[in-house]
Amino acid sequence: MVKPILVWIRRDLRLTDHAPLAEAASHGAPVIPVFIADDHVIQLGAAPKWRFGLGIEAFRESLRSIGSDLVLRSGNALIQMEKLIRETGAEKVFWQRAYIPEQVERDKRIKAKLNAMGIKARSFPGHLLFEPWIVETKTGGFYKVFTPMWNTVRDREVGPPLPTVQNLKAPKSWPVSDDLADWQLGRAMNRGAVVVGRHVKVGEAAAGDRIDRFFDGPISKYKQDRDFPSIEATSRLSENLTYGEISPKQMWNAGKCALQAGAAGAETFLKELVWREFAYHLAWNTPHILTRNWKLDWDRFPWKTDGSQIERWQQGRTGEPFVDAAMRELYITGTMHNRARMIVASYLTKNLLTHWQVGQKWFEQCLVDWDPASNAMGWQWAAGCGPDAAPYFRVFNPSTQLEKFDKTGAYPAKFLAETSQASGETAASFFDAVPRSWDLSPKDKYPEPMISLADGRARALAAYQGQKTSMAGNSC
DNA sequence: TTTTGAGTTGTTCGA
DNA sequence: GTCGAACAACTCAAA
Repeated sequence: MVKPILVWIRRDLRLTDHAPLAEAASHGAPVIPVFIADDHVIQLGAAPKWRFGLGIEAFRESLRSIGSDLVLRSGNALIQMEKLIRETGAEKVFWQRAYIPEQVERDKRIKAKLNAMGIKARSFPGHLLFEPWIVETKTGGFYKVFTPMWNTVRDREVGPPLPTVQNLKAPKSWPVSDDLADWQLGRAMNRGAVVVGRHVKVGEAAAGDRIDRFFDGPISKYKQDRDFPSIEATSRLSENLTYGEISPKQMWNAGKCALQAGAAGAETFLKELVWREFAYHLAWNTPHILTRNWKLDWDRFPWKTDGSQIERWQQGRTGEPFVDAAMRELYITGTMHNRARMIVASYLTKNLLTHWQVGQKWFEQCLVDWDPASNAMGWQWAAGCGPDAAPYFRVFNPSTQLEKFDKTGAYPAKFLAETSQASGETAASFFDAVPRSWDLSPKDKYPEPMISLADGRARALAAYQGQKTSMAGNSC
């Protein structure tokens, strides 16, 4: 009997364009797909952890539909892997590469250890379009500005996605598996799971529906419509992409086809995929982007990290309808429109002078499409301390933004129950999702703006002015 | 080596 | 109401 191959499943919950599974299937050996809930899973924020659980469940069903299964284990990944190797007699372990520094370290250690045991451990690409080490500036560095990176990679060959794995040879007997329910991945969601659960679309088939729908229509108007939060103009695929229910390569190829067919928004869509690459390449090259100011000079900036204003921002009670609608959208649906993300980030870091990490952590708890690299880069970009960041004087005015991008007020009307025009089920569901301790009711009076936008802006500009002076003063 | 041009997403003010 | 300038100066990428 040929020895089985273990395929370590991580953020790659799909059967199409899955290099490790495809490779394993081609060997003619039994294949044992394994998911290990190690610290990287257990320490996820509430929403992504819960959503990951739903994805794992769906993926297990897909595997079962082709005669395979998914073995669940929890604890230290190396220890679990060694156990599985002993139990199954496997001689090979395949997985799809990760790029977050801690995970890279973990994988390196495990690969070295397994190879030393005579086990063939092999990692495959698939999470990114371009491996970080193959994208370089002409002088051999990595890109710190988006546009030159885009110009470098836009015409590169990516290749077609791998075909869907149709069947996987099952082992003679399956190793024991944890019960997914015992992991309680959704526990921290509390009441939120029911509400957010109405808005997620889980699994590879759902991702396929989304990409079909998007490329059937919205793609042609993506460039102009994607800035308007009340228009269904985006693909919404970030939720699936982050768990690997669709691969970036599948999305890239769809975008390239649309480009050839002359779809106006195709280039903008492809650019968004490269923004994700940009974030991962930065995390690869400068890991501190995940945990501290990318521009180290900013360590002296006097950001606040606590205060009642932060709670009101989280609750969507700032008195700025655009900000509040966005924060409600986040809590109700587990996602937030891209333009809204910029606005709430600018408001928190500039108008309220709050540390970007406060926002980063809140998003990490609430976003079902949470991605460590994109989230960190996005917040640092908004705050001004990141790569290719917004200049300090670029303070979004939520009220002007509303006028520009949501003239009719449809966005607050959908998500803000306290305002008179809103009465829908979606807006009301916020109060079923939030902690009871917040003590909020749809009958509450909608608050006055908690700060004056003009004052907030002036204060931000002054502080950023001070930052500049302090950096200059400390430069020697 | 030096130089040059450019850089996701904005706002406000005054002509 | 529309439009251009000012808001600053710095870093990056490439020639």
